[in-house]
Amino acid sequence: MKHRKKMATPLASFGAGASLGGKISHYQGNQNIYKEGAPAYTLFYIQEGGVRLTTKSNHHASAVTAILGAHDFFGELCLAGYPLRMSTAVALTASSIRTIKKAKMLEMLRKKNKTSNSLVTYLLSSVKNYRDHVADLLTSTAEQRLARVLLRLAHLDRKGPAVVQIPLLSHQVLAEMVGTTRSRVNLFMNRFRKKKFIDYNGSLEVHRALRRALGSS
Amino acid sequence: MKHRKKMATPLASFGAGASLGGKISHYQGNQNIYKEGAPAYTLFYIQEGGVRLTTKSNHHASAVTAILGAHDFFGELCLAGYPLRMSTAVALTASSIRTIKKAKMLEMLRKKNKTSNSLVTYLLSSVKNYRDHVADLLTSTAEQRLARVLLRLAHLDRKGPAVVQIPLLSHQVLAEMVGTTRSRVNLFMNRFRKKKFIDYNGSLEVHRALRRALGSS
DNA sequence: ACACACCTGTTCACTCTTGCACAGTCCCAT
DNA sequence: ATGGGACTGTGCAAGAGTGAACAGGTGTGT
Repeated sequence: MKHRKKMATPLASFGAGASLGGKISHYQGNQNIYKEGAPAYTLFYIQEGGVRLTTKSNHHASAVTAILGAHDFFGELCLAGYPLRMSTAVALTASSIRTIKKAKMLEMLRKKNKTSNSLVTYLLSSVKNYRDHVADLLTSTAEQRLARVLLRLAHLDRKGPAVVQIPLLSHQVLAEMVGTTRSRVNLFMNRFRKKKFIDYNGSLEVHRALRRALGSS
Repeated sequence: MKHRKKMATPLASFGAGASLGGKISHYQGNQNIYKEGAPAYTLFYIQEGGVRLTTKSNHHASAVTAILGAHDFFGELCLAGYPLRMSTAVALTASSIRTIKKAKMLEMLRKKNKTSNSLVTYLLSSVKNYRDHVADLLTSTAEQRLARVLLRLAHLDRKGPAVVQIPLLSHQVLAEMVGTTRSRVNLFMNRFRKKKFIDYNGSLEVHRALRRALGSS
């Protein structure tokens, strides 16, 4: 891990995102940011907090397609010419989110090479994350996937070292993130609680021990 | 669909990919292109043909994380500084694939804005595809997912209008694409065959009717 | 206080899925 | 031609998941 500079990360990143311009808005947990089907003239950059994206499937079911945290973009698809939102964005917790106009962003991409490179970097790591997610969905059980989702949520709020608080998420929403049913989520949550992987009355604490639900089973 | 020019697709695309430079190599069906863990100094652009990417999960299971066709990139993650291949790439059919050196690509990204914009466009649509894929995995049954994979494979070779040939893929590999077991794949394949959604002796023909396995069920 | 909506906890019958096992087929190399 | 290897076709018992139901908790608004 020494000599990091020699590793020469090929492309830059956005750091705190101040170079992006745009206004910062504040959202509360569970507050809607945009809805699937709405016209899309802007994209967003998360300064602080977390966001989930959900997509309505053709049927009555909906799925959570992303769990995003600080320094992530969302709504970026409008840059590629999609005129409408492809998913619904909801704040996970209290969040500060930068809103950037699509036209301005396109202008920046044409002018500044730095911005463009940073976006490429972000998108590449985003693609990697999605691949990992897909691999996970294809090979893990629902219980393992739930454990991963909880750990993911815990990371977003990494303040305490071992324990993190998560309120606000109903079992129903967790089920949509994991790809199973509410009763299954309930079963696993209680199982985790019995094993002391999580603690759980009112608001949720995720312990490091939850990682054990992945490796060995 | 008229007045396409007014729609102003915000960023360009690579078209035939000739501007990318690099040499074109030819691969046969099932031929290995690179393996997970190998050092990564190059990325690839598919001129013609198809490729699948598979990732070894922590356990004994492996998963197919992408099914790619003409005008897709792969191995791009090295641009973001990953020194090793994150997945294994295997040709699906006879394919012509352009190999581009990472250093050259980075240079192009710094110099030419057009290249950079095209890559951004590609990555954005790639992200959209992954989101759709994730939504699909979270909400569809194994049978529907298999139908989608077969249709996807058929599209890659779109030559005949209604019918497409696919050889070369064992039920085991299909199972890794779909996220289920071989015996399940076998069951569904035979079910599809009975319903005349596919035809199937030696090499495989996918009919349009297979789409019915998705909508209504 | 009341109805109402929303959440958790729990149960249950039914269905889907897994992981195995074994037989049959084809092709290849010895 | 014979055996090995890789593939398909099939069956089956054990396990996992689904969808629906119902009870109890908490809060909100009237």
